[in-house]
Amino acid sequence: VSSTDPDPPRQRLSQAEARERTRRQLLAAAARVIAQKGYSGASLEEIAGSAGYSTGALYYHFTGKEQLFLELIETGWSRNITNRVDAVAELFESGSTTGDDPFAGLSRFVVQLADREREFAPLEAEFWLYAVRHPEAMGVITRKVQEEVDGLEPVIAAAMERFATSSELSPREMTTVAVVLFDGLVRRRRIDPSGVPDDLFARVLSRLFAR
Amino acid sequence: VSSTDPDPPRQRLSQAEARERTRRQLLAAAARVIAQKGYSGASLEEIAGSAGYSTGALYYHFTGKEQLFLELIETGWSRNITNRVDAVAELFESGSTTGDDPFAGLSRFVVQLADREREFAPLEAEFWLYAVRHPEAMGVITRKVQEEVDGLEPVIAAAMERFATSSELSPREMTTVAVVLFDGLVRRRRIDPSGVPDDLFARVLSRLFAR
DNA sequence: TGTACATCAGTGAACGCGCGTTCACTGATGTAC
DNA sequence: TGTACATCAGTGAACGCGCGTTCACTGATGTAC
Repeated sequence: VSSTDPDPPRQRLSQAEARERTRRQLLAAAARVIAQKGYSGASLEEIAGSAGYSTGALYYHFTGKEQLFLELIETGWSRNITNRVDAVAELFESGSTTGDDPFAGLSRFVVQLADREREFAPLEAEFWLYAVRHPEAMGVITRKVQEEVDGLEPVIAAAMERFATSSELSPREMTTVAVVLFDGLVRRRRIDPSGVPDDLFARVLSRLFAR
Repeated sequence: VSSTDPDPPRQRLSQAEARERTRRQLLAAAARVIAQKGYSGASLEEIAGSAGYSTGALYYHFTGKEQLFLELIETGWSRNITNRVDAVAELFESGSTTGDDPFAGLSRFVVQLADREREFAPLEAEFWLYAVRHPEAMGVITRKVQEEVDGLEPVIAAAMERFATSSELSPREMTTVAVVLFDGLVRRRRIDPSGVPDDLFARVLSRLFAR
C-alpha cells in the first residue's frame, strides 16, 4: 500500500511507539478539556473519552489527575514556548532582510493568538493559579517563564541593538516587559476586543524600542 | 456603655442591618476561600463556616454557588477598582504638589500588591477564567475592566499633558497599556520575584510618558 | 516458521467520598391592638 | 406597656449525584526455544 504519509518508515507501530502515541493523545485531550472547563471542572472520564480511551488508560500512563496536570504544564507549556520563541525570532530575522516592520508582525501575532488560539490563555491562567496555590509546583512554573525569557532575550537584545534603543531597561527587563504586555493584551482582547486595536502592541513596542 | 466606635448611632442593629452585615460577611468569606482554593475548589460549607454561619445561610442570601460568585465579581471587583483608581489619582495629585516622581509611587504600589495583597491577583484570574467559559457572564467582566479604564483615563490624560508626552497612543490606549502592564507585573512577580525589580514598572512608565 | 508462555496496554464496572442543594424546624425580631 | 401572632434570619441533617481512584479481567504484542 502506498502510504500518503511522507515520513514514517513502517506502517505498523511498535508497542512502545503506540504507547507514546496514546500518551501524547491523552495529554492533548487534557489540554483541550482543561482549557474549556478548568482543572477542577474537567473530569478524567471526559478527558479520556475525548482522546478515545477509557479512564483506566489515564491511570496506566499517569499516577493520577494531579500528575497528569503537572505533566501537561511541563510538556504543553514547553511546546508553546518553543513555538512563540521561534515565531518571534523569525519575524525579526525576516524583517531585517526585507525591511518590514517586525513590530507590526508581532502585533498581528497578538491578534491571531487572542482570536484563534482560544485555549492558550486559559491554560496559562490555569497553570498560574495552580502555582500560586501549590508552592511545591511553583518551581516548575517559575522555570517555564524563565525559559521563555531566556529564549527571547537574545532576539530582543539584537533588536535593541539594531534600533539603537536607548533605554533604562536591560535587554532581560525589556524582554520581561514585552512578554508581560503580550500576554496581558491577549487576555484583555478576549474580554474587550474594541479596547485593544490590532496595532496597539506594535505602537507600544516601537515606543519602547525607540532610540 | 461608652462605645469605642465613633460612627454607629445605635448599638443594637435592626433586623435589616444585621442581614446586610451577614451578607457582607458571607461575600468577604467567599473572596477569601475562593482566592485560596478557586471557584470549583471552594466548598460552600467552608465559605459559610469561615464566616461563622451554616450553609443554609448562603441559600437564604443567594440562589446558589454561581450567583454568589457573580455577586462577588460585581461588588468585590468594584471595591478593588475604586481603591486602585483612588490610590493612583492621589499619587499623581500629591506628586504634582510635592514634586515627587509619581511613577516611583506606582512602582511601590505594584510591589506592595504583589507581596502583600495575596488574594487580589488570584481572584482576578478566577473572574477572567469564569468569563471566557461563560459567555453570558462576559458582559459583567467587560463592564468591570472598562469601568477601571474609565476611572483611570482622566488621571493618565492629565499626566500625559503634564509630562508633555508625545505618544502614538491615545490617553485611553495608554491607560489600557498601563493597567495591563500593572496586572501582568504583579502576577509575574508572584512566580519570579527576581525578574521584576521594585522599580521596573517606574522605569517602563517614565519611558512611555517621555516627551 | 511455529508454538507456548509472559508481559503489555489498555477496559469498564464498582466503590466511596465530598459537595451543592433542599427542607422541616426554631429562636429572635417586628407588628397590630 | 403588655400580649398574640406573623414574619424573618438563619440552622443543620439528609439526599443524590458526579467524580477520582481501584481492580479483576482481556486481547494483542513480544520473547524463548
